[in-house]
Amino acid sequence: MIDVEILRNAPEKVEENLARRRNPEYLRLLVVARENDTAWRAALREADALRRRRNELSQRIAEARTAGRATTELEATAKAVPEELKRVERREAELREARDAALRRLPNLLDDSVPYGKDDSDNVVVATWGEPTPAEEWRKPHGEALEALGMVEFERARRVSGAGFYYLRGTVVLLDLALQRMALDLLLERGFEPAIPPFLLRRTPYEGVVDLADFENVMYKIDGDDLYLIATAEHPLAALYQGEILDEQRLPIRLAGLSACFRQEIGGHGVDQKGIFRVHQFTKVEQFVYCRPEDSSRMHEELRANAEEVFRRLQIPYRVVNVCTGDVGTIAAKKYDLEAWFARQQAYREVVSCSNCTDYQARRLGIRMGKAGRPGKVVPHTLNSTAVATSRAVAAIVEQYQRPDGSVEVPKVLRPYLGGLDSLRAGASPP
RNA sequence: GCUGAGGUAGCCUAGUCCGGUAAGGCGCCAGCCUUGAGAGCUGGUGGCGUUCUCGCCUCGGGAGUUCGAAUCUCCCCCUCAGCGCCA
Repeated sequence: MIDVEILRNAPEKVEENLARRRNPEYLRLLVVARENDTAWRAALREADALRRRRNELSQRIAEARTAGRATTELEATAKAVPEELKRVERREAELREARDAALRRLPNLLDDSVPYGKDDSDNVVVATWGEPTPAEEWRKPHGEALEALGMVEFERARRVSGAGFYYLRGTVVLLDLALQRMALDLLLERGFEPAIPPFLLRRTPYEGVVDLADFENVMYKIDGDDLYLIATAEHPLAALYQGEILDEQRLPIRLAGLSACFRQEIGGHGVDQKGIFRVHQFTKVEQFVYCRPEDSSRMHEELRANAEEVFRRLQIPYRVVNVCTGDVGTIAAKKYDLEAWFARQQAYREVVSCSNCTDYQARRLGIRMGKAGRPGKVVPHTLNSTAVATSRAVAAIVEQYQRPDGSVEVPKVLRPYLGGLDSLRAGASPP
């Protein structure tokens, strides 16, 4: 949620910023929010004046009673106040709700460095690492390669859970765990605290962290309970301090979340995305940071550097893009995607999303920073970034490290986590 | 799931039966004192609106009764404890 103060003090800046998103609806919402805010403030003043009058009158009645004087006349005067107050209060509440509803639907303000564009084809490459591996006849798509090794089951999973689910079997499970542990160890080296969050969240905290449309398109709801399966550890980690005041001295708070992630993600199942690239359930190690507003740009680069380091250690070529205005989404002020090279597809594909959400999530969640019981509190910034989503990382590894005989070499950095195992082979039982 | 007890400011607690406009402690901030620290003493402490230093709000949330609600009535939410079930 955007700070209403900015709307009041610099509406032209907000308008300019929103205009970059090329969605006239946002400009309309901005007008609605501003108009309702102005009207609300007038209504509030009116209601305050009435309450003042009511308080004064009842005070006088109380005093008269104590003094033993008659109060009938005073009471008659006082009786008129609550009726009018009720009317004004109703209007005040309506205006405030209208303002907040508009405000909640407005996206975050974009950072100046976000490139202008209509969709992901306009994202700007800001870094590349490694040489894209050349195409080879024998290279199979990762899903097929894993099936041939007997390490993934799609058909049986479809039968019991539906399309988009899978069983991992055999050594690839250990590879998956190795990726989690490797990413976690990297983050521990860099001062993160590991965290396993709840995998289900109530609606109220959830509304603080995602775009409202996500409830329809992305999240699974538990029937009969006010609970949603988390789409990423980012969500419970952001909600962790809901309604709290963070001690400034303790910032930044760096968390390394480990969780299963569940996504409905209606549509978008192209040929390239067969296998385990786009699925309803996967495991992810997530970086999450709470920091002071002035530190968030620097933290954003730090998170990006950590994510890059994961793929450097895996020796998988990648590039980083600065996600453009049309693709950045409503929550982030700025977003980098890290796209790994998929050797069979001969294409860079998204494996990491690294966002600076500034104060947008924290304000919605009622998180502030400063001294408890002291004035002058401000809203901290939150950031999140994938460290590794194992499904996509496994997919990238299988495409990159595949050999002509169908076996898959284990990246050197992961071997210590696999008892020294150097390749995935058909029929090879786990060590 | 059943039964019971609770939800008061950053935290802890009083007030609730019997309606009169949130008391106290801790913490924190400032000042005094001190070589310094601590202790002690004094004052302060949240949010919104105003910029007229004044008003309003804040007792889990909402509705109602009333001139007036933390307090009475109704609805809802959440937490804890015991029991039950359980990896």
